[in-house]
Amino acid sequence: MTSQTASVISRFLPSTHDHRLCIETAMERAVAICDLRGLRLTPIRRRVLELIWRSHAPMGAYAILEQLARDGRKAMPPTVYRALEFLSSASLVHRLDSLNAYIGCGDPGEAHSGQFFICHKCESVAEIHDTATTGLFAGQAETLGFHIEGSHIEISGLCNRCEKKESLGG
Amino acid sequence: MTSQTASVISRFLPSTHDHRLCIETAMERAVAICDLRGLRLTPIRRRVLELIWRSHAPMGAYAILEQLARDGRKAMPPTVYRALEFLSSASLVHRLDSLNAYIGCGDPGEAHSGQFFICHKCESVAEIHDTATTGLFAGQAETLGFHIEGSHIEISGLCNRCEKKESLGG
DNA sequence: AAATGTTAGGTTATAATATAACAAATTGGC
DNA sequence: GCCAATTTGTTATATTATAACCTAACATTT
Repeated sequence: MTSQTASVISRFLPSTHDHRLCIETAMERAVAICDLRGLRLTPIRRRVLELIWRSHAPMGAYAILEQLARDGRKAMPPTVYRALEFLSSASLVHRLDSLNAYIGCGDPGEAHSGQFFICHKCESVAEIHDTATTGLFAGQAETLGFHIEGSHIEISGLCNRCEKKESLGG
Repeated sequence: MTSQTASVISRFLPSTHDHRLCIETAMERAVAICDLRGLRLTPIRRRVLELIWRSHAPMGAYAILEQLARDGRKAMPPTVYRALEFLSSASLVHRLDSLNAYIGCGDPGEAHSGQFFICHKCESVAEIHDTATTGLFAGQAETLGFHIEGSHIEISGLCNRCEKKESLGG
């Protein structure tokens, strides 16, 4: 059963996909969006976003910090957290609370709460947006007497590839 | 619109409710369940659970630690984290990742992933369990190629009471 | 009771994550 | 250039969480 209300924002990609292209596309979109909205994608913010995209897995603040250090920048934690805050509020990245880590958003068009499927083995993540889910929440909220402002949905398990590996004893 | 598939595990309660009774009931259930399953609800675990229930709001590990200190126990972090791990794995409490805090579970019958509505003003939380949500996720997972093991759903906003206060300028 | 195994808790230290507060530099508009 | 606003640098520290090792409690068998 599949839902027609769900739009897939990012999938589990085969390891053979052209990740360089992913990154490039994401960066171009980010530039375009910031341009459009008058947001300043400064060198640090740009670099942090790129590092997050380069990583296949969600990336923590201190991992980003290490990478910045390799660039020769001697960045301190606040620098990274500020960049992450900027990127989050621009919906260019999402924070995954269950991992204390960040992942690039494949559809940074406008502010939204994503819904994330997180493989706990290979750490890859797929993001979707489903109005049916949102609709259910709205109904539940009405029953409870609650005004929804945002949601965090993180579903953990195994992606197909890792599940196959598991069943082979890997 | 309300869903018939949703069971409310805990509601937003009026400040006039008998919280002492809440706590008592929860503790009695916990004792019964641990008894049933052969789990050891030791004094520390019991006390941590009680502290979490006494708090109307989700409670962080270090807040629990402070309360234990007032009891005269000189507990250290590992003690609390161990108790929390025990209580979580017994589904007697849930961890709210968006707050780094714990809340008592009103339906500790068996392991489950709850769905939480969190008021960011008064910090009260309502928990529900909805098979329709689970069903949607299952469909999405199938589309993506994903094997679900668990989910964290945290919805933030305002409870009715706080919303009314807001609209009065409070 | 002694020996043994298992689980829980104590203790010390430190890791990992995040922010406060203030100073300096950069940017964009005038 | 100069101002105001924003961004970044810097220092220090707060907050959350775990590793590693040791001791106590308890249950079972001998």
